[in-house]
Amino acid sequence: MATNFDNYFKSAFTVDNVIFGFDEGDLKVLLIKRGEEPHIGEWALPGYFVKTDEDLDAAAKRVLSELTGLTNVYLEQVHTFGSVNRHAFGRVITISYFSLIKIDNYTIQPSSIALQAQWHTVNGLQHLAFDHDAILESCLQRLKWLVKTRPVGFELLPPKFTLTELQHLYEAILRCPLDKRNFRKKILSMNLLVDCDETQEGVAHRPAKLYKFDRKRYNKLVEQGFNFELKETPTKKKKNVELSS
Amino acid sequence: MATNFDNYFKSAFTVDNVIFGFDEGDLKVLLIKRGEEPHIGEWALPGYFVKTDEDLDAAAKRVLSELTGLTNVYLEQVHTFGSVNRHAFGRVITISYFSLIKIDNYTIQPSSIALQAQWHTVNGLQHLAFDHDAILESCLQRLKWLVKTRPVGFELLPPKFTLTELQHLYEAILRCPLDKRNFRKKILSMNLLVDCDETQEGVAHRPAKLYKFDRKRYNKLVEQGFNFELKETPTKKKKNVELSS
DNA sequence: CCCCTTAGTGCATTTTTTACACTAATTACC
DNA sequence: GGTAATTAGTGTAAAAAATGCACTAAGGGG
Repeated sequence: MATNFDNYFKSAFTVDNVIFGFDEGDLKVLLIKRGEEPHIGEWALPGYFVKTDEDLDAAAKRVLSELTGLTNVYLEQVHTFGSVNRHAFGRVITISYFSLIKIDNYTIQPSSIALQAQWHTVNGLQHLAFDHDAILESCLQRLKWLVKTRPVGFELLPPKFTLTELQHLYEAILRCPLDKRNFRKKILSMNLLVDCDETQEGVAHRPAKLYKFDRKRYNKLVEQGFNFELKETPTKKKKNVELSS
Repeated sequence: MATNFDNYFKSAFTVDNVIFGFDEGDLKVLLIKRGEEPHIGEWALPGYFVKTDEDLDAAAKRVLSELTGLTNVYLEQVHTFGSVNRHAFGRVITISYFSLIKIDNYTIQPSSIALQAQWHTVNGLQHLAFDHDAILESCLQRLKWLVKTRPVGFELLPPKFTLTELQHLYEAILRCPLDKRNFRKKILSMNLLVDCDETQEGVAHRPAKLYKFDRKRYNKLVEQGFNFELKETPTKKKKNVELSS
């Protein structure tokens, strides 16, 4: 078969980045209002064409850093979407990534392609451009799985946080209430948190202790076969989820 | 920014398919000896360019069916590999898929691109063409996760199978021994298997009962919130894994 | 000083997991 | 036809984990 391979080299690919943040008890996603055709003026995931001499991960990092100025964040490939007609300009497939960032850490710098960039609460979002609804949904599923399997929740919180904040984060991502005592028991039993010996300030109630995630300790435990694990337990009355080591 | 988008439309993409099978207690993968440049004559994963008017999943199905004649099999996208220099002909990214097939169900028809197609035991495999070592490895990880989370093991077994066969399948994929009694107890307690009221024939020992996977029942249970789940339990002496509902 | 709000803690019960060894059924071989 | 070889099939007790649940503690605000 003497195929003319040149016929195949007429496609393009983009990366689209689902950037998650957590604020005021809500899971948020960073969206842009597109400043370029196609879908100009519509809300969409931040993304752009991958350059010819650019690795995929690098492209995702570039999109993220142009928008947020952040470079050292959790970033992971999720899925590739490639329906024939998903892009008006030709055959364009997109590789989706999701990243987790600490929401007060950055200032958005809407890049050239964006008229505007803004955090949106994930819950009850409007329709997005392209097939970005599906992309977002798949990243949400991945996040849900990931927080049950790896200690990534901390990426969304400030370096020092309270157990209640952590619990609310899990509740927002897993979309179900957790029992306070059991949650604390489980998470503390993993020995991944360090007590900072500090307490919250400026709250009109008993201040909570602050904790840090101990990544070194986590890495050491993983070497020893430790497995961060959260188990979904369908409880009779309330829908519930618990951590399981 | 008045970008000339045409610059981006000079790439190609392929699909590569990690086809798993199970035979004689071993996990196998179907490889081809390439009949085309680049990497002609080397062992590689079956894959090909995605046509301009072809969806990604369709391309993966095509590659699979050209090679095996099978169409109705478990097929799932895994990861996209896109290092700049991974292909000698230009910028070519590849979307990897993995599929699970019943190994005696097919006859291989090495397609045009393949000089030869052959099952290889996954364990202790030689180096493969392109970045296919990494692709295979990521699919192995995915498979390992999947069998713990979904009842996909049955895709690799004949329609009627014994519990011991099923256990050996799990042991091969998870790479650890399982306790016979506990395995049986757990798997039977899920109520996903139907006793065929038949036994093995032609074996030189007590024949085992044959079971079928009851997909309808599984679908019904899932609707009711059932969660197929297998839990990795680091046991003291032997490395062990157990099922957990 | 009292009220409001959220932090923080323990235990008893149930469920799940684990570890473990013998009998049963069939074929092969003598 | 008997016996050896091989794999199938089964139960239980102990340990560990998960669950459900309600009160006291600490600080700020008025």
